[in-house]
Amino acid sequence: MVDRTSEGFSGAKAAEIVGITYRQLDYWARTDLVRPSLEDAKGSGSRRRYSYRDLLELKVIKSLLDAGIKLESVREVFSYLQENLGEDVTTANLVIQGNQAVLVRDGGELIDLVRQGQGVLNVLALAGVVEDVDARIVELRPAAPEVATVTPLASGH
Amino acid sequence: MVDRTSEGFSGAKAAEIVGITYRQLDYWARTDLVRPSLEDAKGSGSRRRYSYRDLLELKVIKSLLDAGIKLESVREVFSYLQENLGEDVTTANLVIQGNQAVLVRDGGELIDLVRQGQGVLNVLALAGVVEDVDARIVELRPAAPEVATVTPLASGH
DNA sequence: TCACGTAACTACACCCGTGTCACGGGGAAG
DNA sequence: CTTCCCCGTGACACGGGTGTAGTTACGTGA
Repeated sequence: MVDRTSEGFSGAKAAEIVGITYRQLDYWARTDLVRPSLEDAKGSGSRRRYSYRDLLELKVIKSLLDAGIKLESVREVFSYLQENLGEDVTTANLVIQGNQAVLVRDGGELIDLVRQGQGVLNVLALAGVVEDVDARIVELRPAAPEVATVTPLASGH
Repeated sequence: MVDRTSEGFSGAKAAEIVGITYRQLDYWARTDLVRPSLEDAKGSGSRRRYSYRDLLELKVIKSLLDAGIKLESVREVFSYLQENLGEDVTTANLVIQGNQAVLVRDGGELIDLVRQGQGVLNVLALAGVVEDVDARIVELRPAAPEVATVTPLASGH
């Protein structure tokens, strides 16, 4: 019964896990970038519920932002990813070229892309994304009832 | 003597060659992103003079912008590039990771980077940049002055 | 059922990068 | 030296993304 909370993740929790501000999460939801797939907001007072997969999407976006990519650009590309995210994600690299995206598994394939190289390639290893999200979820688990000694650091951000 | 104009490139010309607006060129110069190395502006009425290398820098930035990278992010990284641009540029790839940049020549090296893969890699083949700039310069050569019949098109872009 | 806390919502403000336009000063040609 | 035009400059506007604060209404626990 302790785990009832883990039928998905609240907005605040999701934001904390992927390392974004609530404002961003909210903005992205309203502007249709990433909506909580378990439960969308229906007016003031309601609560969003994010699935694990949602977290992955959010984290990918966060990673792209950290790399200095414009949100607008992320938007253009992201419909593709939403379709293809989820399978063997941990072995693939997301490669963005202009306003297109591809999942690349083979390293040589990547080199080919670079060689033909018009413009810039943005490469993101999805394995890292999954790892980070998983680690963060564990890290933020409410203190285990058995011990409950760990003083949570002031997670001030 | 015909070629006196080619002691560098005027602001307008530079912008046209690399495919940016004059406004952008101007803004970048004022905010210290890329200054014309031959002749900087000294007040109203003066004229900026860009070197060929300046054009390459401008074009790299343009490429990064086209890839959806924030100008702010370009700024953080660009000091590095300004030091290392110019040598064997045509064979190298510019790789940006976070706020660091590296020149990568070997493909395998690139794959290693991807594998260790924290965050996003932005990869830009510099050969393409050089090609584009060169081609564009030729393309925009003013009609031979001996004739001077060519009505300059309203170069409206 | 009721009250309280929390999260969604609204409104406002700010900064950055860019577009636009008017102005004016120098450079270059005659 | 004079004139014309190019281009640097200043001022203003605007949209996107985010921060902040106050308001509202839903969920949940008693």
